[in-house]
Amino acid sequence: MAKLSPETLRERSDHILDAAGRCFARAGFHRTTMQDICREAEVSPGALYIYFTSKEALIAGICERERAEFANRFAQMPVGSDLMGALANLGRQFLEDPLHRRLLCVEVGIEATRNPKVGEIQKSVEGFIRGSFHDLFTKLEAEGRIAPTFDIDTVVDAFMTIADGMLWRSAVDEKFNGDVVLPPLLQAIAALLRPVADEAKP
Amino acid sequence: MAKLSPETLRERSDHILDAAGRCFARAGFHRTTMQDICREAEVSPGALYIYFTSKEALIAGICERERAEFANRFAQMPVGSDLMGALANLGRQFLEDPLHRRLLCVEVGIEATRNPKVGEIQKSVEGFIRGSFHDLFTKLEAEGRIAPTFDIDTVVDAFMTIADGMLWRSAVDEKFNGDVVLPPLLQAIAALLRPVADEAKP
DNA sequence: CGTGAAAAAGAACGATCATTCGTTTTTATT
DNA sequence: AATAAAAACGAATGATCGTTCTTTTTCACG
Repeated sequence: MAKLSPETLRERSDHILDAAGRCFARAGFHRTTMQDICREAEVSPGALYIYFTSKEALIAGICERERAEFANRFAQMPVGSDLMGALANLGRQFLEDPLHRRLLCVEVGIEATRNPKVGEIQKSVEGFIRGSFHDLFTKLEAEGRIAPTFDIDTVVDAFMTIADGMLWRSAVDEKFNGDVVLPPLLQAIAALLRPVADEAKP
Repeated sequence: MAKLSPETLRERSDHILDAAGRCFARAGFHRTTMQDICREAEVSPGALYIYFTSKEALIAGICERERAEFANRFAQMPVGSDLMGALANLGRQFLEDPLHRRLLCVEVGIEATRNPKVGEIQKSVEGFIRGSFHDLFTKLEAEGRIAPTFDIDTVVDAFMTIADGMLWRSAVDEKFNGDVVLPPLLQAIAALLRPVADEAKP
């Protein structure tokens, strides 16, 4: 006989995941203890283990959620008439959310190289993001709005390298200032995509 | 009464550091045990603790050594007549050394946000690298060999962001291929530095 | 060689951690 | 309200890890 409504169950599970996310970002996956997470979530070990069967499951849960949110944000990227403006907005959007989330992305990226389960999830995130940009750039090239020197696959590779660089630096360098690096990076990306002259305001 | 010559002492300490580096790159700082390192170095815990007083000291030792090697390579960067070619070589050089070293760089970068001692070392590495490029770009601008749109500080920031992106991706993405992304990234960097037309062969 | 101190070994210790389990509390249903 | 099962609690457990300590080995010097 079920006791808690599915919504409540989901709510508590999310609550624990939030707490775990904060702890993981603060100390890394392998230096946060289950007690840390219990304290942060104000929940007993016994309760925690009802929602997540192990620390591994908690890590995987965090990754899954990151994937969902990533996918969401990318999916609704406004592909307006001003490409570089849209990319600038997207970049700003990422740099605006809390440091702890960006640290978590980096943490997940590293964990993915060592934990097969996380690796799978990460690979699917990567695939989604890469696919989104690939489709976008392909469409833009077909429409004659960009004229890149390299083929789209290569352009996407380079673009994602620059984006990851920004993510990494924003998470790791305390002196990082998005307002300063974003303009030159957009200039560099523009050299990659080569938007055609009348792209800005058609 | 000293028993082992300073060279032997240094040799053994380096040997342990090598082993620790491999372990740390493989499993991360906090998932490698002292026993792992002992096994890899073929040394007993008792012996290890003669050379390094704690796991922390071992981590710090790894960072220090990374710093020294980084500094070395950057210091002897050939600033020939072909700037973009020199940068391409530098990039290739980094992508050529073993994955385990690049993973270690990433690991150190994250650890630096959480471990004050490592943070200090990392900050000094960063400062050195940034300084090297700042000096180089400043000189090149004064000589009229580059004409960047942004001021040198900003250009260095953006440049290092792209470089870090490459380091990160090369360490974390198993499908990463330096030969593919290097050319477009150099194109992007060229848009940042804007080398003057006759830079290539004067 | 013999010696004494440094170096290495590796079993053992104490602390910490993930996880479990017996008990108590909560809550949807009667 | 009464109840029965789910949910939560938190002390206990067993495993693991960093570190220490006692013993053995190695080695420069007499």
